[in-house]
Amino acid sequence: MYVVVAADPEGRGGTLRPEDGIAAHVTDLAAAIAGDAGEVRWVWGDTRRIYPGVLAQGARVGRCYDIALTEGLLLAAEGRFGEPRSAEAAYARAHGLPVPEDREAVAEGGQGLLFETEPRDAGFGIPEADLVAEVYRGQLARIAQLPEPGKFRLLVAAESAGALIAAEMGFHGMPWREAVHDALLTELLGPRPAHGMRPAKLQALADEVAAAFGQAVNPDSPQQIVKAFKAAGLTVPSTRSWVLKQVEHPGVKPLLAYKELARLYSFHGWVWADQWVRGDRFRAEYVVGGVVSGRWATSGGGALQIPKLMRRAVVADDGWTLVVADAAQLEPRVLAAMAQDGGLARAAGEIDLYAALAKAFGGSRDAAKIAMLSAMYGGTSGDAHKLLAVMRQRFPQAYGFVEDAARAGEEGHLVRSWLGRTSPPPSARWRALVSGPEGVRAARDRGRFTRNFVVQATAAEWANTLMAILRANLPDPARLVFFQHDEVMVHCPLDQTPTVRAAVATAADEATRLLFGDTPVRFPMEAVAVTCYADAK
DNA sequence: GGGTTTTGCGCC
DNA sequence: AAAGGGCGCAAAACCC
Repeated sequence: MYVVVAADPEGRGGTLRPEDGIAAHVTDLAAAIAGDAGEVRWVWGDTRRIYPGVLAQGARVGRCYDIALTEGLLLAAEGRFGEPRSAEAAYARAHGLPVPEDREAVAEGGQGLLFETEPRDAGFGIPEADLVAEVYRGQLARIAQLPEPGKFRLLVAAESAGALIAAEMGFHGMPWREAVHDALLTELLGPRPAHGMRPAKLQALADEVAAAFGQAVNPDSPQQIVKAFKAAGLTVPSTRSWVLKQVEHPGVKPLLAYKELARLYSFHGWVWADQWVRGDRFRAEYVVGGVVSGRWATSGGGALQIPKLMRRAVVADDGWTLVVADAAQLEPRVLAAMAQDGGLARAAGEIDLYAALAKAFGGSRDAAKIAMLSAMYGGTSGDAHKLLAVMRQRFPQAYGFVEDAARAGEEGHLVRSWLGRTSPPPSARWRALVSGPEGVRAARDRGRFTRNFVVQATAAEWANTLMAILRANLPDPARLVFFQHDEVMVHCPLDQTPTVRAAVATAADEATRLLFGDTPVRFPMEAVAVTCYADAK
């Protein structure tokens, strides 16, 4: 059963409208939703706008259908990339009315989304629930016109579940011990400095750098560093750390140490914690489908870039544990399953795919790994050519699959993931460039993008599907608290550990079956239970 | 002075 | 050894 939901802009109430029923206003939307026994798929315009309020009132949704996310997928599939995707915009397009721009949800320091100041009624003279219901029906009809509607419906379901999960992760937050984080920073940098001052250890390193060069140098300034090396008779093309590592000069060591610590200080230091951590919880803002490939992005807090070192601050509550699971070698397995390459699929039936491939590449696991990565990323340097020739000969289906994607991209065509996410079309700039002197380079650049798109986007689909299944199978009060491309974290009471680990394994199997049916490719998802995230690897 | 682009590097 | 896909973010660098 589908029920269409519209939330009142200012309060707890809203409108419910069964698929073929009459709209009814309710004064307590969360209570109405909580009364669902699990058979309802809630249809609404934008999870980010409605669900945080529902969560705040203690209710939880089983399944939803997110109009805006679906509209984005549909527009791309119809070759119309980047147009507004709100329910109002979809309605306007269908009726030939002026299309309102998307109003990006306004966020404030980890406190979730603020309500919009403008009224939701975009001037169409139709109640929101009716508008949503109409757009919903229209989307179902458009989906039915696609080449593979069944797969696309799965994509929509996984994407919508992702929106629920992202909101819940933001609501519950990932365990983050403020005291541990502060102690870690103090150990590495010295005590928290006064505003505008460098931490003691950073200042000491900066002084060392200046002393080594015999002049004042701002270690944060690439320009000044290059100049300082020049004055010392050394020419460096950039100040990237791998470049500096090859330079022999007493300033290099303190400079590299400075850069490493300065990054921790500015990205995940005290100021960051002030903004994003409260009550021993890190509340990030995830953007579901924020990457064109369908990967999640973040709009604040940098949740997808937490340095390994900082994971020491991620500690389960007393009596609870963190179940951390990541998919091993996800992308090559996805390629093997999509391309239906017999040889590669056989190797992908093993736990260590690269080891299983080693024999084909002269017995070297490293060579096998470089070959696979070069095929998926479009690598050309070093041994890549030689290894790709082996790949083409031994795994022709897999090789051909990514080559086809690359060629499509070079020719300006669109490519699609397994479930039907469509790559963006080439930009006007690209079209202009590709017929000019830099055309070959522009074409190859886009080829690398589309080559990777088909693999990365399908890997994201597998991960989203896994997470949707896992969420549905978790016992209460276990919660998904973190997700990073191919890795999930569940926070649960200690006694639920075996249940949660089993749920992860089941979800991986079910996701594989839902996407690829009866494939010999295995998708190992080993779950470990740890007290501290840093101990997970 | 303010807005935009570049640099460099963290994560997958 | 340093090439190849996707991001976000802070500070510097650049530009009006």
